[in-house]
Amino acid sequence: MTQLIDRLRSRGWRLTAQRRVIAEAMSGEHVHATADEVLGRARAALPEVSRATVYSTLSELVSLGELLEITHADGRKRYDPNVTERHHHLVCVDCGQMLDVHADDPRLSADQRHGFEVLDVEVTFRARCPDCATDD
Amino acid sequence: MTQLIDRLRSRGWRLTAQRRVIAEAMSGEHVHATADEVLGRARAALPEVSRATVYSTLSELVSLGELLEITHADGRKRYDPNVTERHHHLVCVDCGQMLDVHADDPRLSADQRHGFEVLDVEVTFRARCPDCATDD
DNA sequence: GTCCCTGCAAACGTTTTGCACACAG
DNA sequence: CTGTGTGCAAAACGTTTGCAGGGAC
Repeated sequence: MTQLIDRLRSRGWRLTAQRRVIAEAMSGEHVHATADEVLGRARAALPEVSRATVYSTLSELVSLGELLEITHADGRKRYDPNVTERHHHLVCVDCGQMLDVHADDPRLSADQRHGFEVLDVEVTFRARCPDCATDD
Repeated sequence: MTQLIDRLRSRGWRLTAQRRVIAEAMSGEHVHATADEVLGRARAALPEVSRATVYSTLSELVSLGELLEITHADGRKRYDPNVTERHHHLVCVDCGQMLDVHADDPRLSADQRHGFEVLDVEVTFRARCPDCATDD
């Protein structure tokens, strides 16, 4: 929301109408939009937004640490504005609905680490949501 | 290896030269090949293998439960022949090297589950491998 | 006024598809 | 023989890039 905009402005981010509606499209809980969905939401607020701008703005926000990029089996990237709380994802294999879940991150023991320096963990619970479980 | 071929034949799988070399390209520990890498390995053994056949064979093996499909940030699908042991992945963010790690899968408590039926868990540890840590 | 963001369209890499032909069963 | 796997090429899909023009600071 506005917090994000303010934070970006104070970091010297050049604020344009397009960037503002793109940032606004990414606010809220349990938002995990694809680039195309962001484009749709941004254009609903401001028709003159191009696909290229959405892509460049999203990847810049990822570089700035304001968005997380998550990639799952469908091959499309999704963007998650929740960068402050460490969390995992619960995704329905039928409808694709995705929720954030707050769980302790699994740790690797020294011998499981194979000498790697672990930076972070991406955990996805593949599941079936209540709606999809009933209408099979 | 041969086990996979035998298993497929006994399940009524039509065995062709192309399918055999593709299945053979997927055997071993810590194999996480992309479709293109599989094509290269298959063609090393049998030049008359087409890209389309590799893709259709790989996705059929995934449907049969003989391969796991894993997708990470680079957007390319990778295929993992280790379907018998529950495991996670340790991937180097610099060179892309990927190792299997055997860890207990994290469980979700009832209130974290949001009514979803959890089918399986995909865990990826983003890390830096020893080689990439030294030559920075 | 300067620099960087923007839109358009074309290029890109990966995956999928349509269609004859070939071959395993 | 029959059904299905195969190769080729083209299309589909999400994403990236090049470039001229425009707007934020």
